[in-house]
Amino acid sequence: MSEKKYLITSALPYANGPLHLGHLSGAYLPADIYVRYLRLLGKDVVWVCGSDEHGAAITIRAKKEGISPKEIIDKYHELNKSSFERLGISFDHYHRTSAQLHHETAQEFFTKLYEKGDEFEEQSIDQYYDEGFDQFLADRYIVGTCPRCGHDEAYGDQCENCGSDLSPTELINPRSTLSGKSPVLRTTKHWYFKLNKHEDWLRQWIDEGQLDGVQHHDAKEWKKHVVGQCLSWLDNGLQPRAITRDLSWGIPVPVEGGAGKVLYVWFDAPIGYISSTKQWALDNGKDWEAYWKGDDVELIHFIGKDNIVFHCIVFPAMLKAYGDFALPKNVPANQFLNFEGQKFSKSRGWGIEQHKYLEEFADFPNKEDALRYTLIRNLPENKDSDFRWDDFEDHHDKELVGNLGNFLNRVVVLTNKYYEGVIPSPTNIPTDKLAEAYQIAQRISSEVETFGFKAAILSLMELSSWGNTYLQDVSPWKIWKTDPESEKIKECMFVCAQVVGLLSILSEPFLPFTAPKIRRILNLGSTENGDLAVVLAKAKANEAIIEAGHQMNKPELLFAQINDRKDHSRKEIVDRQRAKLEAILAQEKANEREPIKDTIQFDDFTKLDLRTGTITAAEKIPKAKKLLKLTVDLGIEERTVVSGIAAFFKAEEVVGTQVVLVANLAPRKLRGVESQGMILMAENEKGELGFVSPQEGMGNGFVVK
RNA sequence: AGCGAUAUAGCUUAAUUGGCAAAGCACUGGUCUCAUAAGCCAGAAGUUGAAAGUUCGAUUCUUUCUAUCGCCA
Repeated sequence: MSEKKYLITSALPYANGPLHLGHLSGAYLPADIYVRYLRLLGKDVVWVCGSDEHGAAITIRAKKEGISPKEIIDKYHELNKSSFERLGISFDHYHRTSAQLHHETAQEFFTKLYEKGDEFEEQSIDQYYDEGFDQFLADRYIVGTCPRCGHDEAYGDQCENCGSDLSPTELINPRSTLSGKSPVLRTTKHWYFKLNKHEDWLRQWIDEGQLDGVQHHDAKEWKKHVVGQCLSWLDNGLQPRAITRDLSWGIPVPVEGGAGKVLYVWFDAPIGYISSTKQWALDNGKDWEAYWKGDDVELIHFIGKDNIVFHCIVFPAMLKAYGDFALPKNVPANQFLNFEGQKFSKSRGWGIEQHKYLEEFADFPNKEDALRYTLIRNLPENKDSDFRWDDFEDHHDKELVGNLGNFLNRVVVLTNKYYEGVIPSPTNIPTDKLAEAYQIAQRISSEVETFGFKAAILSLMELSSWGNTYLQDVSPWKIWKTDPESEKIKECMFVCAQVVGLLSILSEPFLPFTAPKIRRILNLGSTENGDLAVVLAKAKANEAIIEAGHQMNKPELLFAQINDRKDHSRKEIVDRQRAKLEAILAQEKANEREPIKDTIQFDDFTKLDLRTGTITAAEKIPKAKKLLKLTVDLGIEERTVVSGIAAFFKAEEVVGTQVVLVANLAPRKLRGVESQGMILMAENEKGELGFVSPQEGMGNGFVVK
């Protein structure tokens, strides 16, 4: 058996918009950690991804914007590709499904299944067609009146009012969401992939990890939500799935009768993993099939939870139907990331996109790893999680600066101070201490291997925290005062050097921008593929990672605190993000104003006698939380007014304020004080009050009209 | 509506097959001075979403709810 080959895929992003942090933390950042780790171990690994560029959504958007589909995909392919690169997402190849190679690959795949004879079936169906837009309509693009509950905005597949499942032909008065017109029924023929045929082996494969009577993977290692959802699908029974569409944008159906039809985007997209691998192999003089076929292939799909059935049922069935292909060993699907407690929403502007982050944090030092760290710390591995700027600040300052950065700095400063930067050679190496640190390193390794990235990065912090505690326990600076030649200092600094050495390589998968800086400070040279295998072997044998006598460089800071007492620039960058969100919320609230009341006649208005006035005295009314007793000068007379503004204004603040008074309001006793009029106030969405005041200098007692 | 997953300290999360419910942050107190107002020590903090059941024993198993997200779409 040859060496194991790792083929890692990340969900192909749909090229009709920019990706946000939620996407990043779902399928790309975890994969990046895993792949970087495998590379460091010297494994034969290839990681492929690319833009998914077909489908009706892109053509519809193009039509609405009056540009070509190609303009859209070109724009977002480039944008997403470069954002990934700038955040250190280290794909081996980022392909695109509009590429000729992909078209050929997908067509060949389709043809092969077609020629097998019993994988596909043809069905003619009546489908709604939008004559204005010249295209068949997917169920979701048709709305009409629900035949069950009468709701008039029911979709072609479901009524969201009563929840019943519908088919488009059931809708009363159907209309196209594209043109708004009534669609017409047309008969069309499509090819269906007979998924139902594959039900039995899929169940055994998912439930027990057995494939063709052989143990393929350990089913218990798959995430619960992944297995659960697949079994639920299988329990409901699989149905043949349409894999073609009537569209002009996409991959032409390459068999007789396929004119004017394209492959359904969900059929063609996962084949993109294959074509991406092919392109990578061409560019690098490799054999793509070695990574897709054979017993020694370890295929892992990184995806979000919305893609589970496609990667665990549909695509495996396609691969098995084709023959020869390896099936995924695991599909560690992540759940979703929320943003400050709410779902990412492009239309609301809620959340932050990758390229926006890079733009807006341009002046933030080590912005890539600062972001990566918080996202990893908070990955939605088993349930939805939340990105918060408070966490971003805390994790950055407390963990990256205070723990990791600070420990490195302490070690480098002390080593430079005591030994001119040369790692000392103690007579006796404290192997028990080394073993403690090495144990944490081994744990990080096994956590990454089991896709526990959140646990792994916490263990990484535990390693530097262990170093901080150890340094504190020995306190070499105390010993130094009386005995600078002490063996204890040498031992301590030797052990600490090993710990920072570990950190310089173990941090690389998580913090690829920081790790090289640590290496440079330690004068270690950049890491090469396979280095981690050597380090872990040494750790296992309890040997030194950096030899005594090694010369390190001068100290340098890795991270700059956000909450810096002198330099507020980083805090301001983060605070701007918070302000943006508050503005969105305020705007949304503001849009929810009270409706305008019923129309009144002019005579109704003239019944009011509104007068300008000035508050000349104010006192709080005892035992009343909200009430102030005010004296208002109306020029011709003085009024006593009781006003419920004490929650917002102190008595002494309001004296001198110019106000408008309803002067002919019938007097009323409040808390035993007669109130002779009412001061006009405006109330905002938070229930806060503000005076409605005449322009400065307006005298008292004049009529407001 | 159905199915799946999730719900644990103020917050974010742990807890191998049922066996004393952990950790980080935040908070409180103490302490060190090598270090970026960093570090270290200690403390307080819980009706494990609700209710019932099985069990000597339930965060864990069963049932019924509730909430959130996803799938079906």
